[in-house]
Amino acid sequence: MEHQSSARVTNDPSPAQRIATMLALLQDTLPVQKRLVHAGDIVCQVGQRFHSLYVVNSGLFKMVNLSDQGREQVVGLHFRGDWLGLDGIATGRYGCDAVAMDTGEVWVIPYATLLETSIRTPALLTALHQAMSRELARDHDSMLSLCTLPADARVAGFLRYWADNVSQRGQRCDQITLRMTRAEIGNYLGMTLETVSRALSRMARGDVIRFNEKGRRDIQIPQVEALTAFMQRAKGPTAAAALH
Amino acid sequence: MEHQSSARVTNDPSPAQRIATMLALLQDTLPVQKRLVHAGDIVCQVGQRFHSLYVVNSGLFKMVNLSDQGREQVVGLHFRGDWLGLDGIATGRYGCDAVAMDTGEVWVIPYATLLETSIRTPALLTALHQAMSRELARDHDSMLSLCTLPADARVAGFLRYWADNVSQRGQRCDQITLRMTRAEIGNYLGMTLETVSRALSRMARGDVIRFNEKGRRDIQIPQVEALTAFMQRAKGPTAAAALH
DNA sequence: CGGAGTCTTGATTGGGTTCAATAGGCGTGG
DNA sequence: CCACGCCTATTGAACCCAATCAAGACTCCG
Repeated sequence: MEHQSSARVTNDPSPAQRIATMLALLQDTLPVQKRLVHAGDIVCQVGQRFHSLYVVNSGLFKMVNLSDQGREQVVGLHFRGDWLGLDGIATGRYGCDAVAMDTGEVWVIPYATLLETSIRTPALLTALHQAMSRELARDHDSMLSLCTLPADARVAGFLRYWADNVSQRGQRCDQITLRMTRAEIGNYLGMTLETVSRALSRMARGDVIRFNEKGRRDIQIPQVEALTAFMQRAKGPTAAAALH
Repeated sequence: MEHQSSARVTNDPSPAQRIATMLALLQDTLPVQKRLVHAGDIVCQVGQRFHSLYVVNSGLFKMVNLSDQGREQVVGLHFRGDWLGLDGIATGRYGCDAVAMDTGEVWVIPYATLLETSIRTPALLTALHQAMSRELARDHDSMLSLCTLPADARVAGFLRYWADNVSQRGQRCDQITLRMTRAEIGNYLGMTLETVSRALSRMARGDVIRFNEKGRRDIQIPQVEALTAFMQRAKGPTAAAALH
């Protein structure tokens, strides 16, 4: 009796398919204003009044949380099809900076307009809810990594996450280009840039990854399974109290 | 508290007010089924088909993320007025276990029903969106803590978080009762139970908190500001690569 | 070329885990 | 009632992973 009842609560074509469909939907039903950005540009800023959500059409974005004492923390990375600014809905002000890490394009979606239009086109709501829900799940995975994995495994997990995102969007993933410095990666993963560097070196030494000549940001991943194996291997005795 | 104009997307009466209003709204517009739970009961389980969301009317709940290798991670705590099961919307299956940590009551909100009803009562959507958005912001704060604060400061931050939640819901917060073991707290904060214990002992020694005789889970907080001060003090040189 | 930013690698230190032992709270049953 | 076992919490001592400090090498660009 658990079979695929009434409305499609879930339909899962390929992720690439899902994203393309969603972007088409937005374009067809809303007057989307497009905004071109370059590396370093800030899409929306913490504290700013919340009016619009942003959907990534291309490029790569990081969400940066600023603590009261001025510490910055990268709390998320976003690719094509992701939504930005979601944490502004509750308080009426954005909770993070959204910073472009590369040339790209975001679509500006006024929240009020979205709500109005969604009465006629409920699929818009589904898209929004899925975006928020997916980000929640992703955040929970991040916490799991931060709390239970040692540094090497976290870095390996990060590469796999990146590769997954790239391949889900229909591109080859055996060859990825990190558009982040070691410092940014380290910040995101809760470790220092030196530790990131060492972890990558160890992986390269074990042939889990390969650096491209010229520029240590291009990384070949011969087989993604090797990354997973490396994670397990590195996952020895590490922190975080066990429950029960 | 920053006093602001009233006409806007978000209206913020006191948090207690907001929660009461939301619960009343749900009760008036939806056929809410109520479910009584006791400590240890599982409200919804990872992998289960997603149909309903749950709203906490009373009690305390933890969200537990199960990794593929069987490691469990507490990724969130939820009080009265919070929603459970939000991470199931995207995939059609719940992403976490929601476990009751005390006697309480949740209201079952079928997602499909919520969407239908929200056409007539848009405020329902606002409530849902705010709940999701608030959880996103909270998750980001957690990541900030996990990545940038040393153990002592994280524990202090946890107590302040708990006290804030309690006081926002209209109860006194100078006397809180943690309904979690040291192991659960440690798991949530990404450290071992011994470290939690030591941090609490240090705070007690500095008179930032006081243990109630009988049972080290009852904690007095003479002044919340002292907690904040303790956080700063403990926040010396700690991890997480700086950006720029 | 020179300088700034980035990355790698080594040596050392330290915060937090791990291991281990003790003590307190609480329910059960004699 | 106390004895017993179980769970939880505290505290100490030793160890270890990752941070810190410190060079040095590489890339890019004016």
